[in-house]
Amino acid sequence: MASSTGTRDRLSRERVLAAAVALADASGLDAVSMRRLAQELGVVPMALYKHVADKDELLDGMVDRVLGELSLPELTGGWRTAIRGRVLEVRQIQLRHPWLRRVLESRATRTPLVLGHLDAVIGAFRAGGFSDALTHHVMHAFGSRIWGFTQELFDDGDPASAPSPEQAAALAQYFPNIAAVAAVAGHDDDTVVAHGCDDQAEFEFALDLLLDGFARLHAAGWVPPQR
Amino acid sequence: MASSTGTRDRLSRERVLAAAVALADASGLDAVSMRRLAQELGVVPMALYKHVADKDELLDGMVDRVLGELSLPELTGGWRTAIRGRVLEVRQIQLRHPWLRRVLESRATRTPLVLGHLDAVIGAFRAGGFSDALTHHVMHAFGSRIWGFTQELFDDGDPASAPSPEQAAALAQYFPNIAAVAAVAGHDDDTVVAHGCDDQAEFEFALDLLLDGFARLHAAGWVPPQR
DNA sequence: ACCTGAACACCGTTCAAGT
DNA sequence: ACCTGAACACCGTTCAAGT
Repeated sequence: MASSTGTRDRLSRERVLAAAVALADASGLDAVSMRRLAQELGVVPMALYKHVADKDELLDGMVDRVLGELSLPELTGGWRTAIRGRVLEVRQIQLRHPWLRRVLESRATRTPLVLGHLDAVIGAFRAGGFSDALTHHVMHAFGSRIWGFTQELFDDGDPASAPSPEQAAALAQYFPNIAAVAAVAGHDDDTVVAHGCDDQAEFEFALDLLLDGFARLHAAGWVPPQR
Repeated sequence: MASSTGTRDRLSRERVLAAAVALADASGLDAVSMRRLAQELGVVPMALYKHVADKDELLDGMVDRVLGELSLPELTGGWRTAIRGRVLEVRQIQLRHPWLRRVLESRATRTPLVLGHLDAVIGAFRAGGFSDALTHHVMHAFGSRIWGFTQELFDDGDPASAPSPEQAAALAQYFPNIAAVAAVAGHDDDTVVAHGCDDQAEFEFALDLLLDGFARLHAAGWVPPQR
């Protein structure tokens, strides 16, 4: 009572970002508008602009806040162990904060912790003896998987989007290959069209396939093509 | 003159979609709002809703319109040639319509031509003797690269976003690995931080690395892990 | 120094009316 | 059948004012 008399908790960058992350976790990224966030904090929209320059800076701040859950780069165990572990660690963050994916995809985020993760992975390749040229190439081949997600081909992550039996039948008629391959998905909660495919095993399969390729090129002494 | 008296060209779904694609090509995806598009067509916003149900359907229509530039699946030359050629063909579309990437990424588009492309690639794997289980796995490993783009790690595609010398120096200090590897990028228009890396050679490198991995698993008679 | 109120220039979309 | 006008419920952000 005493402290609430006109002295409602002061706003701060920390409070704003924490509320934004909580709002995105609870209600999805689309719910994170400056106006809605302000309302959540019991404040007028313009009050936020004293703590973040604009909405882009808010999103950047949210990214760095959740990437702060990352541990420091491991220096033991060789490049492959280090990179594999680190990417799977980012994946855990991704699973806790599903909105992270869209934020990283939609904008060219270059915040300190984003650059820090890239630098750590690049550093692990170089420490493992990869040439700078090969490192550059494998980083491109790594692509967005360095952030712990694969592109969902059929599934938008919403269980409610599973097709109806009629839709599934129509799909099987016009796209027999999709239907056949989707049917073999080995997941417990599967429907006719693959759903929830981006599980841990699937992600690790793709990750290891890439890492195998990188190891092979490295072992073969890959050099950039002449021109 | 005569025909313009009260009989301005009738709107149609085709005209709406063509204008939307042209607007996105010319001014970027953010310029494509229902209101702006209507203005471009000399019509009131609500007139569009007779031809597309809502904005999502407009975006789907735009996707299918540009994917219509794809040729039919090749049936000669083996799975690898077929898939490689088809993905590089999608990449050409992507280069002509840079907004396509964001539309495919941001939404779970499942239009006929999107499904048709997936079905064609899956069909090529199966025709090449891949088991359904392996096909399912490699499709996930393929990820968004099946749409002809790689995630840009540093570059948002805007030449104006190249860092200033001060920024580059700061980056080199805090992120030495990024700076070292970015510096070796073999592109003509390079700056200190890699820019324009997603060129044809880089894309084909990543694509071939994946295809190599797929071929190796297939040749080794890969079977799903027991559990 | 920090928060507020009113306003500006936008969005997508509904609903009732015009021709 | 097709287009219009006005309105609703939102956006991000600027600017001048309050305390």
